[in-house]
Amino acid sequence: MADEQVAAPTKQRRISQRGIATRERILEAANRLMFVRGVNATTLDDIREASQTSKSQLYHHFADKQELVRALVKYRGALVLQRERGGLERLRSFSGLVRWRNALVQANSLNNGKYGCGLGSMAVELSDQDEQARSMLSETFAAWEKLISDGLHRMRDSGALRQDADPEKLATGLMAALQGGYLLANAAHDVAPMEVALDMALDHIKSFLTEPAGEPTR
Amino acid sequence: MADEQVAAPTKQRRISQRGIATRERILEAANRLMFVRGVNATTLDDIREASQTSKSQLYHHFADKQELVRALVKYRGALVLQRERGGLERLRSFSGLVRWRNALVQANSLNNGKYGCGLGSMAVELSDQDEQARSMLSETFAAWEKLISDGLHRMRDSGALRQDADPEKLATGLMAALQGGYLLANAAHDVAPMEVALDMALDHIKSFLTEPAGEPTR
DNA sequence: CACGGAATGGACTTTGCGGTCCCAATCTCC
DNA sequence: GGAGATTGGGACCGCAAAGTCCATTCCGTG
Repeated sequence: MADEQVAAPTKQRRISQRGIATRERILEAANRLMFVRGVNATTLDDIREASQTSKSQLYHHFADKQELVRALVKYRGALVLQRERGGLERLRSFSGLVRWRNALVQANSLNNGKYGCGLGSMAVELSDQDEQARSMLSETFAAWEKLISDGLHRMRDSGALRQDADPEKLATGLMAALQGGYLLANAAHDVAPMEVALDMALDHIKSFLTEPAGEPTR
Repeated sequence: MADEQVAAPTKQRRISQRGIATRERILEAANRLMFVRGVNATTLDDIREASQTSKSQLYHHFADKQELVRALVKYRGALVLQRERGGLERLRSFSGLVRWRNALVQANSLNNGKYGCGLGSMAVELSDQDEQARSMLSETFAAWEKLISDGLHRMRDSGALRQDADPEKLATGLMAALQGGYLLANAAHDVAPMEVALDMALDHIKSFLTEPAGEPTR
C-alpha cells in the first residue's frame, strides 16, 4: 500500500534468512507480551527487550507500531486457525465437538481464565481504532466459524444432524458462546463461566442431533 | 478507601452542589468518549475538553487517571444495572425475555454493531491491568446475571419453567451469548451475530419451558 | 460582610514512548 | 577480497499526555 511498484528497475529488497528470523522473534515477543498485557499497554521497548533486538530492527521490519500490530493480527490469526484446523477438520460427530470444547477449556484453565482469547481481546481493543485490523479480525472469525460449520455440514450430510439444522448459525452461536465465555472467565479469573457457556451452545447443537445421545459433556 | 475516617476532628472535605455537578460532567464525558474510543485511547485532555472543565478539576475530583477509570467502572455499572433492572425485574414469561432481547438488539443496531457492550469492553481492556477494576466488573456481571436468574426463578416457581432448569447456569449462558454477540457484532460492524447468539441462548432456555410455546423470537 | 474553604483556569513540568538517525558489523555476489 | 547490500546497536529527538501548582473566583457560614 505504501510503495508503488510501477516499473522500478530492481527495487525489491532482498531479505536474508537472518532477517526473517529476527522478524519472527519480534512477532513472537509481541504476541507473548500483548497477550498478557493487551496491545495498547505493551510498548515497543518491551518488545525490543523481550525479543533481544534493537529499535532499528523494529523499524526495519515494520513501518510503525500500527503495522506491527496488524502483522500480529495476521500472525495470531494464522496460529489460531492452524491450531483449530487440527481440532476441527476431522470433526464428524458430537463427541468430537465435546473433545474440542474440553481442549479449549483445559487450555484456558491453565491461566485460571485470565487473558481471554487472543483474537477476541484484540477485536475489542482494535475494532474501534483500526479499521484494517478490524476487518482482518472479522475475516479470521469467519474462517474459524467456517471450520466449525464445515464440520457441522459433514455431520448433517452423514445424518448425525437433522436436516433443519443450520450449520452457519450454529457455528456463529457457538463462537459467540466461546468468546463470551472467554470474556466472563477473564473478568472472573475463573474458567467456570466459559464451561457453562460452551455447554449451553453444545446442548443447543445436541438438540439438533437425530439420535439424542445423552452422554455427559465431560 | 483512601482516607481513614478514624476520629479526625472535622477532616471530611465538604463538597458543594457545584462540585458534584462538575464531577458528574467529567464522568459523563469520560463515559461517552471511552465508549467509542476505548479507555486507553482516550486522553485526559479529551475529557477535559468534552466536559468543559480544567486540568485542576480532573485532579481535584480524581487522584489520577486510574481512579477516574475506576469511578467510570462504577458509574457505568450503575447505569447498566439500572437500565437492566427496568427490563428484567418484572420478567415472568418467555415473551418478556424476547422483548428484552429485542431491546438490546435494537439499541446495538443503531450503532451497526459498533462499540460493543460498555461493560464487556472495559472488562477486556482492564482485566489484565487493574485488579480492582476487574473485580468490580466481575461483581457487576454477577449482579446483572442475578437480575436474569431471578426472573428465571420466578418463571420456574410459577411453573413456566421446568424444575430441572438451572436459572443460574441459564443466566450465565445467556450473558456469555450476549457478550460474545456484542464482540462479534463489533468486529463485523453488523448486529447479525449478536442476534444469532441471543436466539441460540433463548432457544436453549425455551427448551426448558413446560409448555413449548412456538412463537417466533421476533 | 468578611473570612475560609471549595471550585476553577490554565500555565507549567515531567516523562514515557513512538519514531529517527548514524555508524558498525555482517552477509552476498561478482 | 572488495563493493554494495542487509542486519544490527543504541543514542537521541520530539511530542503528546499525565500530572503539578498557584493565583483567582465563588460561595456558604458565623
